[in-house]
Amino acid sequence: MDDPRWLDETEMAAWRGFVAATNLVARHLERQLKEDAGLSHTQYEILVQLSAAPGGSLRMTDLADRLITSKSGLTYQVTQLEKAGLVARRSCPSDVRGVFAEITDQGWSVLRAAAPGHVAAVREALIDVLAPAQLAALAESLGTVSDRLRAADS
Amino acid sequence: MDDPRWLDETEMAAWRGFVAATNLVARHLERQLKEDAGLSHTQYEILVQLSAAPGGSLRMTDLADRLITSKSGLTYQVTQLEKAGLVARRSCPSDVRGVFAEITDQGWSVLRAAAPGHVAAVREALIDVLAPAQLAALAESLGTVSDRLRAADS
DNA sequence: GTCGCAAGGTTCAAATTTGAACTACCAGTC
DNA sequence: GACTGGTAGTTCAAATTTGAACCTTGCGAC
Repeated sequence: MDDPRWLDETEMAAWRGFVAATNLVARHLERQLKEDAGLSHTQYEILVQLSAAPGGSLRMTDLADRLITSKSGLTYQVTQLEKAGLVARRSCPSDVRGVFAEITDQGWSVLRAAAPGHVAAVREALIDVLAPAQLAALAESLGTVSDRLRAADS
Repeated sequence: MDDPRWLDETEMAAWRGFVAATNLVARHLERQLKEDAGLSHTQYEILVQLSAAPGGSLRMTDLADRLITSKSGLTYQVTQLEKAGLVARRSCPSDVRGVFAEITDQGWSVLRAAAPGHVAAVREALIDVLAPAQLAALAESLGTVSDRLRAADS
């Protein structure tokens, strides 16, 4: 801490770009989803994760890990989605403590309706802005970053 | 919307990586700053922006633009920082409506104390994980993304 | 001049997020 | 079989965030 290695120009540019892009993209998507589908990005991600899981359901903890939010935050959002009828809770046969969140038919409908607009927004904000080579490099770099941080957390 | 161009494998990897890296890095920094300096990342960023501005002060609106948060959110955080003595509000001579936020001496102290740990965390999460070429590519790509989104917003 | 309208900040209520208890329950040990 | 530590989810209060409504005040058109 006494003699930190400050960031050089490129490093600073990468960091500034990361922070700015992060916030701008998040805001862009949040607004699009809210306006067009009435969902927050978090809620949309919950539906996506469930829809991709076998049986359309996941344990709460698994879901929290994939979403990278706190357990209590997930409890809250799943409750909201349950009230809206997009998700249902089911108890886990093998572990009484366990709870499955399962996407409902209505959840599927909402997700299918929301997906095209969401994908378009993702393209507009990130994908279509970059050349294919840039995109591949981005995927690899950010994959590395994610893997490292996930490993560090455990 | 009727026939959306879905994401191919690379595009999906880039997007998933972006979302995951975004959340993981944010969480990593948030925790480090809170633990070591008692600041949220937003508050830290406010101090950084002010410290980099001429006279250590910025108009509220300018500051909000740089931070990419809502105006009301900024009002709240500046009030918090003001209570803590790290920032002061000053009225703008040329425009009665205007308000400057200015970093105080104590704000400088806190920022100087927090910076090394923050930089170390940034290195750990993002910078030192990537090769220089990757970093340069990342900086350029994310810079492009940010510029486009900023332009689109205005 | 003054009218109309946009800009700068704040305020307010509502929604969300977080971490720290807290309740149950599983699993391995003695 | 009871004890220990750890896991799964929820609940709770506190902090934060957001958008809309709201005052003032600047400014250009007429």
